[in-house]
Amino acid sequence: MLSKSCIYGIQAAIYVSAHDSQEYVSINHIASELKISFHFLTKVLQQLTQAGLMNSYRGPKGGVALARTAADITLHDLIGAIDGTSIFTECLLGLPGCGVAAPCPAHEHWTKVRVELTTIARRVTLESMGKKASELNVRLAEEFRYAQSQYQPSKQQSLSGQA
Amino acid sequence: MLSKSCIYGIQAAIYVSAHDSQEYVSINHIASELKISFHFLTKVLQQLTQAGLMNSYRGPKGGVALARTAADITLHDLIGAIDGTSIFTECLLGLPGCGVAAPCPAHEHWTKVRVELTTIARRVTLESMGKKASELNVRLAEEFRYAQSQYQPSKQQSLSGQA
DNA sequence: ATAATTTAGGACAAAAGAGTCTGTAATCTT
DNA sequence: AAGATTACAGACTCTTTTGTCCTAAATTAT
Repeated sequence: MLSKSCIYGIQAAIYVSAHDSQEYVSINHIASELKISFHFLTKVLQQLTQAGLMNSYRGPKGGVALARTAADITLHDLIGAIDGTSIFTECLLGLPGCGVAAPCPAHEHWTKVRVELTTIARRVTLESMGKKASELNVRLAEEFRYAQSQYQPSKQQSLSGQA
Repeated sequence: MLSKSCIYGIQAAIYVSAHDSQEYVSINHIASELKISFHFLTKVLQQLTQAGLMNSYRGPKGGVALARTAADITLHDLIGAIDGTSIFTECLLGLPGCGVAAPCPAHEHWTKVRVELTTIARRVTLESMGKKASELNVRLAEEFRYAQSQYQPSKQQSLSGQA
């Protein structure tokens, strides 16, 4: 359904959105917390920064941060930035140009699923997922739960002087 | 979304269902008509026969045929036999055991999509897709349209004496 | 300035998916 | 019985995805 890269990217984005938006979160921290390969996650998050969904900063106290508010970044944005938008547009049988003019046998049925998928992906934001993640005892990754996390966001650091 | 194997399997199944159910269709014929690699399609169709969705027969006049009526084989059956059922059951983030007890942040949203997907996959049959394929000028594969097909099912052959 | 930290970027390795090829077994035709 | 046809099965190659590693560039801390 979604690639590993995409899943990692979504998990990381939720994790970042649940942190103090005034500070950068280091990729190393995210990776170890979510049990994802650091180097691999690095490349995934580069895709998100290159897509303009995140900002990154090098050096000590560096890391990544959301480029917009969590309410303004949707699942659709994240999936589109990593896996591309074909999942929202392609036909079931993968035929190029499948549409009303030249439909495949499953066209009309599949359209329903695709519309539902697209609608929900556009409606679900990092904020809504982040809320679920912190309100409930919800799992972000295989072993990681917010309620079990030892990580405490330290609020004394800020982005001041870093631009 | 779906693997190439799965897409080929669905296309081939639709093609077979549109033929005389009294005769076997050779894989070589399907492959060349649908522009799919013969050897690759062979393996895919083996999966369908091993799953009990098709019968196969060796030798001259051999090939594959639907094991049940076209109305009795669903998209869900085909996808399940080739790609497995994980697409109908897995959570968005791929977390094992994601459910009401231990939901992931996207759980409830994703459930809607999954239910819609499963419902439609169960409702769409080879018969309904086959009808669409023959009634309309519909595309089964990249270049293949039923209206353009030169293939004429010859009805003089039967399965008699072949079991 | 120097050292430490952290992202960026490329090269490379491993695993999985997709596709090819060769031979074997079953079945029909002659 | 011999030969042709067709599905079955395994080995092999190519490509994409996934994952690892190393170096460079940017930034902060000392």
